[in-house]
Amino acid sequence: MCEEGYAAVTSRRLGAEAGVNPQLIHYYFQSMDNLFLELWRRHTDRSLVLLSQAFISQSPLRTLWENSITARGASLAAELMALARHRKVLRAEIARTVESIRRMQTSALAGIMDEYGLTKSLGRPEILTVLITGMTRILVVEDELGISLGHADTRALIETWIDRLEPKARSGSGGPEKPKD
Amino acid sequence: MCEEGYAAVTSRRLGAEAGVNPQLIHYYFQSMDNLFLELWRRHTDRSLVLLSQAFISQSPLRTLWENSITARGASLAAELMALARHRKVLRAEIARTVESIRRMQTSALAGIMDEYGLTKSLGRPEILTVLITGMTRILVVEDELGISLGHADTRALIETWIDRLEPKARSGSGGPEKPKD
DNA sequence: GTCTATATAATGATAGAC
DNA sequence: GTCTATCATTATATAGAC
Repeated sequence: MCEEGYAAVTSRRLGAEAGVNPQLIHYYFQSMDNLFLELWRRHTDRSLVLLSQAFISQSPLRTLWENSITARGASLAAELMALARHRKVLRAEIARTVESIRRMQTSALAGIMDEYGLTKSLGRPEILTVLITGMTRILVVEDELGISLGHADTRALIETWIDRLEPKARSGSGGPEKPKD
Repeated sequence: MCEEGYAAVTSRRLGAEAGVNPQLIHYYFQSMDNLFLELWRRHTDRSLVLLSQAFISQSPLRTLWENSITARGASLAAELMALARHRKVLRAEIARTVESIRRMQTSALAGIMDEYGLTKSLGRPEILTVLITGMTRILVVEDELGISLGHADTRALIETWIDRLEPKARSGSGGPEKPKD
């Protein structure tokens, strides 16, 4: 799906890739609609795990950014949202869960923004959520299409901004020091 | 394409919508690959017109933002880029032209950023291009899926930011004044 | 240029043997 | 659960009449 787009995901193709008959796909998932729904649910489950991991880490903003920009999650989300335009059942479920997850991320970010003194310049915390989601999505999706103009600079700016808010612990001359936890 | 996704765009459907036989689509466009290529070219042509219009206006940043967020262009671009994952011929053309247009937009923005004193805070002008493209894309695409959480606040922040850089000419008590040009 | 007719391939899905 | 067989539908595309 991430490599060739949702249109390449067919029961026959999935069966071949899994080394089984395509009919087994229907045995387990009934319809393709349902298969894509299950895929979306698996994706959101993983997103929630990554989200909660980020907010118990010592650098929540950096972890959140690195998770979003590294994982194939942004790519998969983009593809499933494109597919949702074509499949009504996906559309409702996606709209619902995106808003739900965004609410959680927002309330988690609210505390961070207060702590970092960002509330004055950025305003409401949902803005930061939209900003992070939007920027990671365009960087990841364009990257996969072979578009890279401006990417390195944009990432550098954002990472500099994060570094200022969440300075990395500097290691001594004896090499990197692992913090006790 | 914008309403139901690229998978809904078939020669049969196009023929029906145009009130002609689907075979005529092949008469004019030969293959579907070529049809999508022509669509992409029409899209980029219009993008270039809007871009040049923005930069001769008195509020280039505002015009650029409003063009991007209003037109169905962002939606079409997103759909065609999703389709490009599935169609190799599109992929190369899209990667090439996106970078080309981005180069033009960047060099146009470079002058604006200097004038507005943004270079110090934002850095290189391509960053602003990526920022505008990314934010308009997520706002437009999510909007069409029925996702709106955080959108109003994000738009408000960006528009406030533009208003500060490009203050609107305040009209007198006699009503709006049209500037002579 | 627009139509009818048709070739060919791929899709989602079901029924039933084992 | 996994297979074979099969169906109805849809897709792109071409050939040829008018």
